[in-house]
Amino acid sequence: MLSKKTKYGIKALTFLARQKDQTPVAIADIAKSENISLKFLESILLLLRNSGFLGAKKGKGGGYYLIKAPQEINMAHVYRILEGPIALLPCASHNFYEPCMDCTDEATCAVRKLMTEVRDNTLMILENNTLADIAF
Amino acid sequence: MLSKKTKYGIKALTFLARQKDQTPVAIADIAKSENISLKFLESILLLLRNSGFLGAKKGKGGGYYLIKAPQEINMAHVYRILEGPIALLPCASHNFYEPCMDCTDEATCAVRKLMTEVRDNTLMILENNTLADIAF
DNA sequence: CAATAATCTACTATTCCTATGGGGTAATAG
DNA sequence: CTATTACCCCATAGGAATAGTAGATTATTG
Repeated sequence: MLSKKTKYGIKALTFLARQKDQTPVAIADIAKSENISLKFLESILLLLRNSGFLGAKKGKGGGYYLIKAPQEINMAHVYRILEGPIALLPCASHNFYEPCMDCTDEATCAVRKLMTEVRDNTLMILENNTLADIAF
Repeated sequence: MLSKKTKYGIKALTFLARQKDQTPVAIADIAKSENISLKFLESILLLLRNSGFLGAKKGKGGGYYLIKAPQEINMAHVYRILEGPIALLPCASHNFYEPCMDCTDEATCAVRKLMTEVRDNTLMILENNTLADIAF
């Protein structure tokens, strides 16, 4: 199951992508429009900014804005930042690989076999979708 | 991320599928071979039995055994019993559907759009895999 | 410069779920 | 009858997710 963090993060990105111009939008405006806890959203947007997706402007008239065009924002990248690994098992992950402690032989592990297949497919979908694809 | 419950459950099913004959196998034997906490595995096997995947026999020489042939066991079915919804969001699930409290319009929700696509694909993979496919 | 609006940072509380273990009961085989 | 094994109920440690509180910092506006 997707965490609310990821859900809210994608919703916020979508909201920003749908803006007419790319002038900063205050956190409070996004939170109100998307029904998200203000302080929770605050930390999420900060993460997205530190990850290079958003720019921020302080003071009056400030807020967050997209740095790149929605067509340039890869959802697999977003997912990894917000949610973490795409794979359902550490041993089936590329970017977050970890061996299982209980597994004696990775090569014959049926769970790993199945989850690797799921992972490959999910990754393909996320990589083929940009923010523009899902926002419009 | 997959819970250990699901991981262990599938491992146990695989172990049973790989047995030469279908005589009962004691929980302790499975737990030892797959490095699973005995008591935890106990509850998982009980669930799989109550869900119609396994049969059980008490007393000396007792244990668990597959009721159906591995070719007949659908991994999507197994996944739903052990892990729950296949969809990453309740609003993108068929069998466990629930609307989002924060969402004003499901039709234009970008997160739902993306997660529905992921769900459809994952479901297809799980449904096209039987226990026999991953065990052998 | 002063006031204001907004982001940033850190700490805390709570709730929920996962994973595991203890101990006892019921059935079955020899 | 006895040993073995599944079955059942309950307790709990630990961690993650979610959200709130308090305040510092920075930039803009007048």
